[in-house]
Amino acid sequence: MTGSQIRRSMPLFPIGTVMQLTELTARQIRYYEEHQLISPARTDGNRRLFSLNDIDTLLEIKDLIDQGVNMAGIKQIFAQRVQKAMDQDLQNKPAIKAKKELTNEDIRKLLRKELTNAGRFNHSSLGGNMHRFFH
DNA sequence: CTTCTCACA
DNA sequence: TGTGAGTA
Repeated sequence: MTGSQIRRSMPLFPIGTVMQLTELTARQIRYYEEHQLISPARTDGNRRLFSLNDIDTLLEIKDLIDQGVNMAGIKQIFAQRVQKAMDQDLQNKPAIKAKKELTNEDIRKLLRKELTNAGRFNHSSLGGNMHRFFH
């Protein structure tokens, strides 16, 4: 039950492979890392190694980009997801486990779960503000 | 050859 | 975001 998760978070491929799988440029991939949307491991000579989780997070980001959502919007959506994930976590783990802190992996898992569900409705993350910007 | 960081005639 | 420079 944890083995698969370990595998999904295992650092495997270099940026070149990720570029082909996601159709994102190296520039973009690094940029999203700067904005903490992904956290690739590093190896040898400081080279990035992405996990399967990184890959599909990137694919989700790609979808959002293709739908016209900008970085600010994506960051908002993810932040919103993290928030909901944390709230949900607090509900499932009341006082007894209240001491437990969420690890980055926990957040990434919850993040993916949320993305899968909410990936349906139209996300104009900036909501009505988006209209103002283009008004 | 691939990837990295940094910077912008 | 692109892209070229100079490395590792």
